[in-house]
Amino acid sequence: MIDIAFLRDHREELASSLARRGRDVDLDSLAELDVRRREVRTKAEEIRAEQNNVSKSIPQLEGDERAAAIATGKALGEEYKTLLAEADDLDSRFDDVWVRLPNMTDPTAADGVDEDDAVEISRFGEPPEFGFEVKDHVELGAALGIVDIDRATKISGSRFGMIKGELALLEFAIVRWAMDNLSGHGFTPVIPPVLVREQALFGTGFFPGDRDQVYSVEQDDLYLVGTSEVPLAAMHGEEVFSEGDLPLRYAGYSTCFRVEAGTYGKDTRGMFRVHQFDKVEMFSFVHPDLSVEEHERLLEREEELVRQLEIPYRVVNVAAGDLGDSAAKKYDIEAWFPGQERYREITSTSNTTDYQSRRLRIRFKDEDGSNRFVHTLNGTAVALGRTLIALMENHQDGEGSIRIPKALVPYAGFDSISAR
RNA sequence: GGAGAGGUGGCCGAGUGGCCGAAGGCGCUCGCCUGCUAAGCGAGUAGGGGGUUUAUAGCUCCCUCGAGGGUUCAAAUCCCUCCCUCUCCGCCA
Repeated sequence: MIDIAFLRDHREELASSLARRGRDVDLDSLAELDVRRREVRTKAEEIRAEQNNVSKSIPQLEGDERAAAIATGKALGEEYKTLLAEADDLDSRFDDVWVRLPNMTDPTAADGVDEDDAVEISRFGEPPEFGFEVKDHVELGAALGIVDIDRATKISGSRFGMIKGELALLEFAIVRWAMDNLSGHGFTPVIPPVLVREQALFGTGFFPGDRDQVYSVEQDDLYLVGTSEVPLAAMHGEEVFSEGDLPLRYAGYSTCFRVEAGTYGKDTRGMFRVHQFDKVEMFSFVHPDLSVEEHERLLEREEELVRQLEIPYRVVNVAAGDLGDSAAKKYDIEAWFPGQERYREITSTSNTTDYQSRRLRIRFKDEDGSNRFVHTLNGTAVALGRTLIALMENHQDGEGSIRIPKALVPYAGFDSISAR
């Protein structure tokens, strides 16, 4: 949710922000509705004030005067109720639109509307030259007995994978390695709940817009999160920090559940796009003046991790129209996937400015003593499914074995995965 | 799954129809006092929305005692619905 001041005082800025995202919103009639709702509410409040005055005088009155005052109060009460209902109705009509508007777009976000418009800003490493026929993770995994797509499909349907043996151990190694790295940089490790209330999803901006991407557990009115960003952000809902508490940085580990509606026929092979995967996610709460800097810092953390995995990648500045609703700006890291012969997203970091904090009411008291919304940011440290795939495919040898990057060897306890 | 208790300001906690946005305490802020610290004394200290204002400050109005609705001239207080939290028993990794 964005600051309503943009509609009232900076409408041009809001209009161009929406235009850059390819969103068409009738701001003039929205502004008109905003004026009208305030007029009606002001009127209602005036009547209410009058009624309050009458009510206050009643205990001192007697006889006819008292009876007359009661009658006046009653009439004012009726009038107030009518006006209030009208004001509430106008409010909810306004809010329905307002809550769905995406965050203000950062001026430095790339132009364009879709994935292809992302602008590459840096590159690390080169796609490896293999002197043999490259296998993708499905073939490698099946041959080594460490990925079983068929049996996962048997028990759960399409878009599920099963990670076994040394690859499962490698996942735990990566999680621990990432957590060690991040705690060294001031991130507090967290294992949050993955089932959350509706409010947490609304507050982080996934609801109402992306409702169809979220699994729900009807029995208890809970929802399975698609990322630990949701519990990490929402855990400080309604809180007011003192300035010295900031920044707050967390590294959340969780399983992530995604419906992947509307992706039929896309990335159907293997476990590149699945309904369930594990992820270590960074999340920061910062002073509004420092979020741009923090965003760069999260990107640095992501890059360092991918570099240590010895995987070639590039960083892109995501196009305005391809940002999620809550992000003002987003960087994706795209790793080289030899099996697909192209760069694909493995991490993503967003500056969501005050979009989530306004919805979740997460504030801090600044030096003047006034409460202000913090800025929130998130970034993938490691998304296990895709990271494992990238690792397998980039570090394969001609024999079908997989080399473990140096940084992980102490955590994994082995330096390659080979056929027995 | 069964039974019970409860949601009031940053925290604790009083408050069963008007003088209550709310006693008292703690915490915090400022000042005084004091070799230092502590103690003591005094004052201040909830949030949101609207109006006024270039904007702040100030002034002013409205709302908020979990949420929504109802009764009443008037609700923290009475009634209804919902949400949330806690305790005990059962079951359970």
